[in-house]
Amino acid sequence: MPGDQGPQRRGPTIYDVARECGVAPSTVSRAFSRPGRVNAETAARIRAVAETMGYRANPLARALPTGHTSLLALIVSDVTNPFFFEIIRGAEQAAAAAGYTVLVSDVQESAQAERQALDRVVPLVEGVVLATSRMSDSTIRVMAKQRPTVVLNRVLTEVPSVVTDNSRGMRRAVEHLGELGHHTVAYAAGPEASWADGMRWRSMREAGYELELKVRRLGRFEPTVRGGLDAAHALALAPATAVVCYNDLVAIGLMRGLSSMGARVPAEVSVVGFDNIFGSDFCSPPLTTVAAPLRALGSHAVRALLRELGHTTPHAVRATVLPAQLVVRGSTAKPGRRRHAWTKDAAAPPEPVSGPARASGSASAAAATAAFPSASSAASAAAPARTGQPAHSPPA
Amino acid sequence: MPGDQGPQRRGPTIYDVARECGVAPSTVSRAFSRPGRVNAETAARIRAVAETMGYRANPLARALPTGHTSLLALIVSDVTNPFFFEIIRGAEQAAAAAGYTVLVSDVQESAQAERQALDRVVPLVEGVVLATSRMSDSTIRVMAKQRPTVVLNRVLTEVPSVVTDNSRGMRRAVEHLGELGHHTVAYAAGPEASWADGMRWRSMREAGYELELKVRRLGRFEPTVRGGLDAAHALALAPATAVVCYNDLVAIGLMRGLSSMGARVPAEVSVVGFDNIFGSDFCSPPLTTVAAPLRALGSHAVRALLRELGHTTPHAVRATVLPAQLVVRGSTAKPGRRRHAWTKDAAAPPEPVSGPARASGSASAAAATAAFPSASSAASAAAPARTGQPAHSPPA
DNA sequence: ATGAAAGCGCTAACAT
DNA sequence: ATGTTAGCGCTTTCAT
Repeated sequence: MPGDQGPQRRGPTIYDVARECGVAPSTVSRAFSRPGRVNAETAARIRAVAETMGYRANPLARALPTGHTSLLALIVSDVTNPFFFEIIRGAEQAAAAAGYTVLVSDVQESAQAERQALDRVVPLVEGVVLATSRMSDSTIRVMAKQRPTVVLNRVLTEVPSVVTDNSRGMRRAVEHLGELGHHTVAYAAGPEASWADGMRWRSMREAGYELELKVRRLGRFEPTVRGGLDAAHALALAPATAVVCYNDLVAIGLMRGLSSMGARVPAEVSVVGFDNIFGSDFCSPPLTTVAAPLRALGSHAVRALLRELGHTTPHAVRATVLPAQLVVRGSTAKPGRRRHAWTKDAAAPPEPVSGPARASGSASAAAATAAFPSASSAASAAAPARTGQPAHSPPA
Repeated sequence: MPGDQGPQRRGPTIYDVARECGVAPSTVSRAFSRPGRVNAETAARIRAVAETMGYRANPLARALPTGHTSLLALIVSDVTNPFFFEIIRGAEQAAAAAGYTVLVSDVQESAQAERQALDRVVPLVEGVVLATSRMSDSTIRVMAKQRPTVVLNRVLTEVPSVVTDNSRGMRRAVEHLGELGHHTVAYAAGPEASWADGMRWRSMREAGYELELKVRRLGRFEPTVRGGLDAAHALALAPATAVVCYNDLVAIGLMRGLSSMGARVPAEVSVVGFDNIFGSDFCSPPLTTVAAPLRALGSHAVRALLRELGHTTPHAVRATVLPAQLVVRGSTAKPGRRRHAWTKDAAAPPEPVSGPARASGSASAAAATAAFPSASSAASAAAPARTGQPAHSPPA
């Protein structure tokens, strides 16, 4: 029966308050949702009575006719990944400031579980922020048709986005390594589906070209500590004095792998991470990393979304680019002498790694040499860019 | 106007599907929410038509008459605290398995912001899991009156709870330290409002008494890395060869503080944490810690909550106690010789720390000596206890 | 097994 | 400024 208690403890409604006040229910409604459209005194009286009766507006009932749930969804690929912590925090803050609540939804598992989680959450919210690296562009576009959408860390035509300035960040990292005296730097790549990975690798090639450093790619590893461990093995096969990693998790795993193989960081290998996640400052050694403006990423994303909700008319889709910052800690240093023990390239003779290095030509299959001109020149976005076209055009 | 588009893109309703199928709307409704109460064939036809029309039930409309939102709230004191990561994950898993979605809500800031966040979330959900250490017991009881509630990491009469077996965990930690040869162990205390802190300190005193180790309390520190840094200074004033920390964050901070003061961990000081959060394995040295069953904590909490929702009749309130496990890593070792440089007790002469230690009597005000009998004997919960009365009676 | 109709609590025309 | 009334999309009696 409709009138049952249900799991929801039902309290007084506007009807109860109205009766108590001797006014019409609509007046009570207005007293709350449209103050000013009702006599100041009656409004005050209504509020007082409502207060003593313990009246609370039912958000469900309020949302049904209007579609205004005051809910936003933040879809992440893994709540457990520290990369998202500050993003979530930033998003919640911006949302709360606007009277919205964010529904954080985790869609890791299968594509099917993803679909299910989305189906459950999306109908409830007014808009969604997508922060899941491995979701396909087309799935994202489909989503964007159903609800106002903003995508994080990826640039898409048609869907507004908020991204870190990977290009400048990478540039800083490579400069730093160059200044320390490294001549060849490796990139421990992340998932192919990751837009950020593409940007980072590409930016690294550009930076390497301009700064005249040799650049090599290692791998494709899982974006986890585990993946970093794998990267350590790949590095043993194709040594380098410095490695920039797809993200901090990989960098941390790499450092651990390296140290368990007996290679000293940063004495023998310098390691740079990406993102500056929780934990990157207390790993050992503390990680030098390209800090993403995590909190800002989250808050800008919801602000962009809120803007989107406001727009009733079509308008320009834009990408917001937020500046990254190189945080230098203990995992990078001048290239040092290598105790050759930990490398495994039995074939190639040991070669001096400091000095005008020639990249080992006989590198493993996983490593690709790439030090050639690239189509576009270095990015030039203003550092504190809050919004505007991305400094770097997305890879077609 | 009620019929506008709103922010919500409205799709086909049961009325549309009904018309298309030549049946009544109520039949369509039944076809979905009460399969079996409708002819198998018509049901199939309805589903098919609905599918092609892209019909999706509106959860708001569904929830309004029934109060069944399929939403649960998980209130945490700080989404950013790694302690909650796996808890959230566990909760989401258990919820999803039951067709529920969890709304994670962060209520850090002010008590006022807390109230606001709660007001926004609670009316939407069918039940709530409270995982916020610093919320008062009375606030919790008030909450429990409004919605079915389960509280995490704290035992309350009247409200069902899920907790870690702090007692056994602490016991293991102290045993471990004792076996290594430590004679006096310090406890770096956490917030006074924390139920877990009370349990841990109390359990430590009991364990110390039974195992004949001296036990001292340091502090009350913020439950953060920052607090651990403070603990390092406190420890310099009142040295000990081993310290168990309120949680991993404090332990990590302590290790950092210690090492920046020139004290070696574990050579000079052994450090034990609590919880086994993300990061505790890659800090330096890797942290020995009492691992809380984080994931299980989350999933048991929602299962308990779901059970609560099922119960329509009053029933016994119970506490579920989940076993902790000592994870021995690199931060603990036999007590070694102390290079006295880092301690700061100018007053007291240096004393040998290994050997039948007498706790330094001239300890700082922050340190309290406590090695005396305690009222209750050691806990005796079965290790894999899934549920039942807590092994240790809650502090009145 | 299915249809008709009331109602969940609120908002928003449309009156007055 | 306030009252009247019709929905929002669904569930659920109550009939048939």
